[in-house]
Amino acid sequence: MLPRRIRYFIAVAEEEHFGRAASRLRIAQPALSRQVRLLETELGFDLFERLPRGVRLTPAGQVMLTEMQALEVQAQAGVGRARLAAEGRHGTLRLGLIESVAWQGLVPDALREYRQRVPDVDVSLSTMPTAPQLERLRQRQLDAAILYNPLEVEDLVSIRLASIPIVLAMPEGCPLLDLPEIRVRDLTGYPLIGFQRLASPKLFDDLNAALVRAGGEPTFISDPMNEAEMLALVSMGSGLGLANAMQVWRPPHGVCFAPVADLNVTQELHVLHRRDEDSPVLAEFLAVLGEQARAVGPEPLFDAV
Amino acid sequence: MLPRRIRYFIAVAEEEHFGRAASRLRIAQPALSRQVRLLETELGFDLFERLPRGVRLTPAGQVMLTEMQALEVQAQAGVGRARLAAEGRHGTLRLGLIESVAWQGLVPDALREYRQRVPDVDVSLSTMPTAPQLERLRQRQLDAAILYNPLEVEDLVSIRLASIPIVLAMPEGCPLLDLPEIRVRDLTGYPLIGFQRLASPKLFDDLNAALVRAGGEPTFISDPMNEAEMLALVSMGSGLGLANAMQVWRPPHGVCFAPVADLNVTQELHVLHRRDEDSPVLAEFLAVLGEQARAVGPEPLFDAV
DNA sequence: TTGAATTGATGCCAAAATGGTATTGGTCGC
DNA sequence: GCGACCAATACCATTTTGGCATCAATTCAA
Repeated sequence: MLPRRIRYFIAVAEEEHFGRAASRLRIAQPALSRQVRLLETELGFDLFERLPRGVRLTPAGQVMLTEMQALEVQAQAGVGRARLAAEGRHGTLRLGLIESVAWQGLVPDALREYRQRVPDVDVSLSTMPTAPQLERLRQRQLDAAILYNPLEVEDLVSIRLASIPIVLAMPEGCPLLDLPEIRVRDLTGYPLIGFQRLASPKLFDDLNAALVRAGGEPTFISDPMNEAEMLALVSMGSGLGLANAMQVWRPPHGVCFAPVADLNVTQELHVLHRRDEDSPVLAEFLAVLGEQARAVGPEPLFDAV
Repeated sequence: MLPRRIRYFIAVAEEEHFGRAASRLRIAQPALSRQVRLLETELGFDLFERLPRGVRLTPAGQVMLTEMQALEVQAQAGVGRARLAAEGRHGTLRLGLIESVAWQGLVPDALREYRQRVPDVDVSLSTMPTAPQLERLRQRQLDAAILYNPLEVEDLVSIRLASIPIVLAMPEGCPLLDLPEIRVRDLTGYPLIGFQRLASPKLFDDLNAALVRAGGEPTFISDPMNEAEMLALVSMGSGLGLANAMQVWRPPHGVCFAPVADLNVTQELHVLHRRDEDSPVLAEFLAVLGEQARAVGPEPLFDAV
C-alpha cells in the first residue's frame, strides 16, 4: 500500500545491494536500478551513494528508510482497520431505544453478546421516544432503532423481535392482588389511568378493543403523557394502570404488577433500520438480536411477572 | 508519496463525487472510476456505495479515508525530513572529542552556533581518547573526531583548527607564581610530572626537544596515563606539570596555571572525517567549525591564561 | 599485470498500467 | 416522457514499468 518506487527503495536500502533487492522483489536488477534513479530524480536528492562495489545509504537515505518503514507499518495497520470495518468487526453502531427495553431481557442480553463478539465496535446508545428515533434513523443519525409497534415505516426495514404483554399496575395493598387470577371483569369499578392516544395509537386502540371485548367497562380518569407519569399516578393511589411488562423490572416505589388473564394485548418490539443500510456492523448486530430473540422465545416476560 | 489509487480514493471520498474529484485530479471521470474500482478489487471490500445519484462512503470507506489522510500527512512529513537531511538541516552528527576541548572556546562555541543554525540535527557527543576516536571514525561509528596532533591519518581528511599552547600547572602557593614571567630555566630543580609517550607521542617529543633547547634540565618523576591523572599529582604537590591550555577552564582544585614564556610548544587541534563522507550535516558542521576557528584566531587561549 | 568476477548503469524493445473519448444505463426532477 | 445528471463500460492511445543484452568501473586472484 505504498508506491512501487518506495517499496523498491526500502528493499534496496535494507539489502544495501541492488541485485539481492531485485531478486527479493522478483524483478530484474536493471529495472530496479532505474526505478530507484527515478525516485531520486523525483525527490530531488540522492538516496544512495554509488560506490565502486555496492551502494550505501546517504544520510538522507537513512532518514528516508526510517520514515518509509514507519509509513509502511502505518499503511498496513490503516488498511487492516478498514478491512475490519468492512467485516463489521470495527466501527460504530448508533442505536436508539425506548428506555425501558434496556433494563433487562432481550436487548441488554443482545448488546452484551454483541460487544463480546465484536469488541472493536463502539456502540452508542440513545434512549428516546419512538418518534424522534424514527426521525433520526431517517436522517442517518442512528443506524438502528428499537421500539414498539412501528407505524408508517414502509421506507424502513422493520424486524419483529418479541411480543411484550401488557400487565396491570396497582398501588400496594390493592385488593386485586389477593385474587388468584385477575380478569378484565375484575377491573370494573376501579378508576383506570390511560394515556394519550398520540403516544402509542396502536396500543391505545388494541387496549380499548380488548377491554370492551372482555366485557369490561373501562373508566379512564386521566391521560398522562407517558408510561412513567402514568406509573407515578398509580403509585399515588390515583388508580390502576395498564403498562408494558418491561416495567416489572424496575417497579416504581409502591407499585405492583400482575398479568390480566384475559387481556391478550401485547406491544410488538421491533428493530428498525434504513432500507439502504448494508453495514456489516449493523448486519452482525441484527444477527445477534435475532439469535437472542429466538432463544428467549415469543413471550418471555409473562412467566417472569 | 502515496500510491496513485490511494490519492484518487482520497479525492473521491472527500468530494463524494467522481466528476468533481476527476476534475480536481485533472483526469477524466472514467479513468478515475476505473482506478477506484481496481482499488476496491485489490482490497477485497467496497469503499463506496453506488447510489442512483452520486456515491457515499461505506463504513469501511470512512475508516479508510481517515487512515489514508493520516498516512498522507505522515508521508509528506517523512519525505520532508529526508529532504532536510539531504540539505544538511536534519540528521545526526556523531562527534568524538577529547574531553577538555568541550569545556570552553572553539568547540563549544561552534557546537552552539551549529545547533542554532540547524536545530533539527541531533548532535551526539562522545568524549574519548585519540586512538578510539580514530578507530570508530574508520568504522563509521563516528562522523567526525576532534583531537590533537593526529598521526597516520592519510586515509582521513584532517583539518587544523587551532594551536593550543602548553601551560605550566603548579600547586597553589608554588614560588614560581610570584615571578613576573616564567621561563624554562626557572623550572630547574622542580620535579616535573610527565606522561607516557604512547598517550601523545608528538607532544612528548616536542616537549622534550623544547625543554632541552631552552636550556632546561627536565626531571620527570612519574608518568601517569593521562592529563587528568597528571593534574591530580600536581594538585597533591608532587611536582609541576605541563598541560594543555584547555585545562585552564576547569582547573582542578589546588592547581594554578601559567604560561611558560620560552616554551613554544603547542598541540594542534584538528577535526577529522572520513574521506568518502559527503554528508551535508557534516559539511555544515565543518563550515561552522572553520568560521569559529578563523574568528577566534590562531592562539586564542594564551591571552586567557 | 592480466583476466575473471562482481556490481550497478544503459539501450532497446515488450508488457502492463493508466488515461482519454465516446457511449451506455440508470435515476431524478420537471 | 424528456433532459439532466452520474457513474460504468468499451475501445484505443499514451505512459510507465519490466526484461534482456550489454557496458563500465572496480575488485580480486593468479
